[in-house]
Amino acid sequence: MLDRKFIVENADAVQKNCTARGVDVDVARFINLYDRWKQKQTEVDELNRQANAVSKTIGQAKTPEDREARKAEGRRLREEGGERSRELDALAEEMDELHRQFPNMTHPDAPHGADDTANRVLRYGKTEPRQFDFQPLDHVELGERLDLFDFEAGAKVAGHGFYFLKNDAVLLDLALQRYALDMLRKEDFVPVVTPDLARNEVLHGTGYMPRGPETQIYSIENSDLSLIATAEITLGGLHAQEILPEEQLPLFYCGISHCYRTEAGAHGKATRGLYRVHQFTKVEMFAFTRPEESDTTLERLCALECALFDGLEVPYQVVDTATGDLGGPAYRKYDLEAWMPGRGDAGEYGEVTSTSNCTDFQARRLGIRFRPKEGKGTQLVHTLNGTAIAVSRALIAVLENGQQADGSITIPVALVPYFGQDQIAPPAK
RNA sequence: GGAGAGGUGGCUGAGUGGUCGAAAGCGCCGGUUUGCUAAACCGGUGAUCGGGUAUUACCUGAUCCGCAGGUUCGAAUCCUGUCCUCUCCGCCA
Repeated sequence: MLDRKFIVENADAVQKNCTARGVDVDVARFINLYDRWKQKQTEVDELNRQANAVSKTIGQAKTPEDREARKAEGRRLREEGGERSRELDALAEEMDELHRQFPNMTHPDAPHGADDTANRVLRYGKTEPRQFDFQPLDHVELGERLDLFDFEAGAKVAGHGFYFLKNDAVLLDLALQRYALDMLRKEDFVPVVTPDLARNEVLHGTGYMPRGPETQIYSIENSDLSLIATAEITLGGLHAQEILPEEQLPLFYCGISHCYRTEAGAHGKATRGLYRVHQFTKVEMFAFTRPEESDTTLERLCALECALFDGLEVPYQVVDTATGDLGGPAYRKYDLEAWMPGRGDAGEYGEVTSTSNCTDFQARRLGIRFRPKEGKGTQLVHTLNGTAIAVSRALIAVLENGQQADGSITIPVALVPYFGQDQIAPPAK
């Protein structure tokens, strides 16, 4: 959420920003609502003030008649105030609904453009895409030959988009998690396993919409809980409604959770196999920082993602996300796209991680503040999130890039200690 | 799942209808004392939303004692619902 006053005082900049992000919000209407809300607030305050004043004099009434008269006056003022107050609530609700639609402001260096075709490539990973002297397979086919997945059983049990991991894929899944966790522990991230469900209130706070036609979220019937789409949700909620001591900042967490996404309306070749699934496991980074630290923290999270994928010997490119493709909460977002030799006709880049600086956009609704040593009052923290390892997609990258002519998979050196062996043996003939 | 207890400021913890935004302690900030540090002593110290005067300050109103309602002229205090925490019992991986 943006600050109300900020919107009112920077109407032009906010409107421009909405346009750049492809979000249709009427700033003028918001300002109008805000002015009317303020006016109504003043009316309610004044009626309450009068009623409070009357209440205080009741003890001083000299006669029973006088006392009753004052009580009646007080009752009248309270009723009037109650009515104004309901009008105030109605205005607040209307204003809030509009308020929620505003996206975050945007970093001035983010590329300008309507969609991902305007994304700007910033740099490439250490590993170059391999020249294969055979036709590389995609992970689905590799998995079939090596008996790593069972998509049919997944569909039978839970429907399309679900899967079983089998055999070495299970070990790889766990190895990838542990690999990421160990690297982040060395960087002083606090490791946590988060709940896989969260209250809808927490989802809203982090900018996710549990209900609605385009929702990505599975909600639990007869409750106000939803399955989380990412541990960003639970990690953001971890410190909700808290005032953190400044000396604790910045706080870094890495959280492991399952992630559930409805992926409504997404089908086709680009989403074959593990690429777009309803459930996967993810190690997520999350940071709470002072405002002045968030820009450099984003660079740090991105650098860690790069280090993780350099370690996996996976070729990738880092992309600076265009304004129209940022989503609501992000002020700036970097995606890491891994080279997947089996994807498309001759290999394609596919998104494997994403890191965002959400500035105070999430913190405002989640109520996460700190008390600055200098100056008075409290200030909102900045929040950032970044994927360390989304297992399903990392699995694709590791399998497809590590495949050999004999059908075996070479395991990246950094992963061997966690996986337990340096290859997945070729299929028995 | 059953029974009980409880949710109060940055923290601990008093407070059962008005003078309570809330005792006390801790912490924090300022000051006195001090060779330095500490101790001791004195003073200050909540959040949110408005309004006013105003060169970063002051004055003023409203709201807030888990959350949402209700009773009342008036609620931290009484009532209802709800969420959460703790203890005990049951069940269970």
